Amino acid sequence: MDINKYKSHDRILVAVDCIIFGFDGQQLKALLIKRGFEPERGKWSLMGGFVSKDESTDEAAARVLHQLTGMHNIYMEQLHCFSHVNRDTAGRVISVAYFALINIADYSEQLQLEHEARWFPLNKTPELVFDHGDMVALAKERLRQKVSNHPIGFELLPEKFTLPSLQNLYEAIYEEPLDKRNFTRKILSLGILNKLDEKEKETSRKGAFYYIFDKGKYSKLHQEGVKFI
Amino acid sequence: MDINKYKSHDRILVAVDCIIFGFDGQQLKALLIKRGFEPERGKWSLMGGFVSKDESTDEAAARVLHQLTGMHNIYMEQLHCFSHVNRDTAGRVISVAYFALINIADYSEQLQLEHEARWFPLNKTPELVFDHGDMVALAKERLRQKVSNHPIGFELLPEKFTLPSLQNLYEAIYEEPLDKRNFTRKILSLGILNKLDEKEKETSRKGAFYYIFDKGKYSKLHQEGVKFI
DNA sequence: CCAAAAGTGTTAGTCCTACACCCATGT
DNA sequence: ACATGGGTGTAGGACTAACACTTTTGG
Repeated sequence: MDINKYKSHDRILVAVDCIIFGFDGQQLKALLIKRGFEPERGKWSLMGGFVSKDESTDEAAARVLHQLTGMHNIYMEQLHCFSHVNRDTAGRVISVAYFALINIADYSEQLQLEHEARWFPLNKTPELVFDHGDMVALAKERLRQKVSNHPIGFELLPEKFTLPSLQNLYEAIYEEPLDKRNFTRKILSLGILNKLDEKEKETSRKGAFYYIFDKGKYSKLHQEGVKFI
Repeated sequence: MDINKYKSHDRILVAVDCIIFGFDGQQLKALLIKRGFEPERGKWSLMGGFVSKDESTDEAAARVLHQLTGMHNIYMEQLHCFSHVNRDTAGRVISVAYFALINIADYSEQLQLEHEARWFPLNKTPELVFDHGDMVALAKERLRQKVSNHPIGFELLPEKFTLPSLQNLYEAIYEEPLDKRNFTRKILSLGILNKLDEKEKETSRKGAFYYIFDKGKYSKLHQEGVKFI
């Protein structure tokens, strides 16, 4: 390594910030934390961290996600690099935003307390520090777009889920109601779901059948993409 | 500004690299330069530059594009942040890649010589330094995706263009032939083109009518997006 | 027996795709 | 007159969108 070649150039602090989406069966939510350090201590913020010189931004984002959730192998995607000169009031920091999808039920209450984290419905997010509000808005848009061509919605659900809950998820993402019959037909026609014999009976008297997805076909569509919903 | 708050963290060199697309009427091309400095001097590379502490990455990319082309207000979009620890052999550099669309005819021969730049057909690009090959591949994919929902293809064409040349462009981007009648019908149905009385007679005896696009409707679709081709 | 959510088909309209011939012109 | 690329319409199939009633079961 010969960093001397570049030594006349500015070196800049680089951070990652994570928009963590979750779904509680009804609403799409984002996990936010109360900032524990200056500047802007005590304000709501995305979970983030600085990128060290021996890790990539992907690695930094995975590290930050692990810190906050205790989970590994979280579905995560780079969103955008935010770099306006004065975006951070305490100095020049470039931030690479990532969005992540987790099953809200897997998220540890324990860590939630430690980090003073809270799930906010996406239409009721508090004011956020810096440009984090822009990040959330962009992530929402990107999720909508992504979900229409790739079956990543399942990342937000538990292993076993019902068709009505899957439909609720899509309605929450698109922020518009979908037709139950059309939805069911389209999803099932993709052939990535396996019906179980078991019913979920919490939310209705009749009960709704559980489904799981077929790993093989799922991951194929995952890569290739299809017109989804 | 109180940078002290963050002083214990690593500061990193940040660069931008630009994938500059052009279209010569037949082929989709990328503008590449012979690297004029170490490391990897003399190898083919994307045009890039370091981000200084008082500019955003967008500003840096626009600056770099201007340096190479002499043009202002180039259509440009952030692609992805590339950050693998060893991506640059001479030190830790994070690079934010941008793709840009220009009308190849506007590009100054003069600057081409100064920078030892050359247009390469996209399927015949030479080996590139570092991860620039990945950047080009990703940009190609992103262009294809973007162009299917947004009328940005026109950025690659001169003000007056013919329907056959527009079709050639789309065929070059998608790397597959399109049906002439279906293409014409779909494009014209968007109502963003105005037919001129004038014909282009270089490429055929009969001559093809020139079109220009209707700024108003064009920019509306530009923002909103539509199913395009 | 009633309330509440689950499950299930059909039809009309729209959009997409495939396909072939005549036209205008320069040589 | 002919070679070259430009311009134009139609029909079948696929997909989408709109729509309402029956089933199950806990209380």
